[in-house]
Amino acid sequence: MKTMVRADPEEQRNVLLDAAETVVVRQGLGCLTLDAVAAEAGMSKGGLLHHFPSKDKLIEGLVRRSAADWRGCYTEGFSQAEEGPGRMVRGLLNHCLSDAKSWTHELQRSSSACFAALAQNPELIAPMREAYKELHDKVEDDGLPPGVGAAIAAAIDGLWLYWVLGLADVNQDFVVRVRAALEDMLEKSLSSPNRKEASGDTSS
Amino acid sequence: MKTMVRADPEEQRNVLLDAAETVVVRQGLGCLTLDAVAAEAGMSKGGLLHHFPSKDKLIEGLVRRSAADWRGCYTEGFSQAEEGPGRMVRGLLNHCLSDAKSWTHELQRSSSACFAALAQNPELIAPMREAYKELHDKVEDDGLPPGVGAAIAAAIDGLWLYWVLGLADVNQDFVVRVRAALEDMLEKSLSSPNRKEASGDTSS
DNA sequence: GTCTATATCAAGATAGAC
DNA sequence: GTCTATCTTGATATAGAC
Repeated sequence: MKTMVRADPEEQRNVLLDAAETVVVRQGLGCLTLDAVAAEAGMSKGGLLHHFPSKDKLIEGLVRRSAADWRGCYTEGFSQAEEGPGRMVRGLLNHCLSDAKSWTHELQRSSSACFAALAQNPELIAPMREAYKELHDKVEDDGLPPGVGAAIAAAIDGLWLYWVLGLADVNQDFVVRVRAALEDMLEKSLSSPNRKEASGDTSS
Repeated sequence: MKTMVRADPEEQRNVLLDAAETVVVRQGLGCLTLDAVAAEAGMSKGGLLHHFPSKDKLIEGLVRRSAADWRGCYTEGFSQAEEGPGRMVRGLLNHCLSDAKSWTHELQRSSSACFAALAQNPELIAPMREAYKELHDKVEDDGLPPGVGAAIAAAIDGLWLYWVLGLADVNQDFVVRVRAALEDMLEKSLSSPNRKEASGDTSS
């Protein structure tokens, strides 16, 4: 009973990162202090600073985990989508704009990292930039006319922005309508090749 | 020579708001302190606090001005666009995705307000929410099939997000490609009515 | 590895002179 | 209306006990 159940140090880091996200979602970015995070995790500030020796390191951890999650998200979407042109974009639409599964408070948590980094030290966003670079490379190489994939990806992130800033009422109907319009756009860009193709095979 | 040239108090407020935006753009959100803003404006902290009695008020002013600018932006875009279905969306595309005119550092300044509000007090975003509500109402009532207008607006704001967070290389070619794809989407949604119409007259 | 106690400092805000 | 000086608080980070 000496070491309790807190075996894995990596697990403790995740608990603390969860606590940080919870603080941001519930109390706002301005309340993301070491005290608040420690309290939320049921730990002292000293304990927190053992795992993350500075606030910069804490937020770096937040961004790294969030970027990894995002990469996992669109990678899974890609693998679940049928082969053919527009696979990455179709994976995004299926996985990010599925009804009600996403757009929960889970999504709002993921916004904590980038905004916390923006407030603390903009350079800490770097891991998220890398994740997006990979995504946009996949979208560019998706066998779609130029701009179509990027437009759809941007629209999805625009919805995300609306949601986290409350700039629009992103309810389920709204998401469904936008998704239908984007899928229509994708479909037409494939069927009516009145624009030059980018790369990949579109004749299948 | 007693009153100097500082005649208009409203003008001084704008000078201070400019200074605040400059601080954010140049030094980051974390450096948006009353000291920094006062220094940037060439004024003392006491002087600053005479015009904006608290940091909340300062950021409220930032958001209000930014929301008014944004409203002016899309309103001007609307008035310059030709009549007919999709006028608001066409106005947005012309005015927000015009080559090189926008997407300058001027755009990055406008991002300061919302993010500063997010870090200080999320409720301060309210004026921007109102501006967006008006815009989205206009987009909904634009005579387009459901979802199309919202998708295009979201894509534009997604690009904005990419730009201010550095999540993509939003260069001129990129903007031109995305704009072309969105205009293609708009055009096809008008010409091939395989989806039910929303509202407004599309038969002109 | 986690705790308490504390040092250090910066930032928001006030008071009052000019 | 603008300044200087000061108060107060709260946040990061350190030191060292357990």
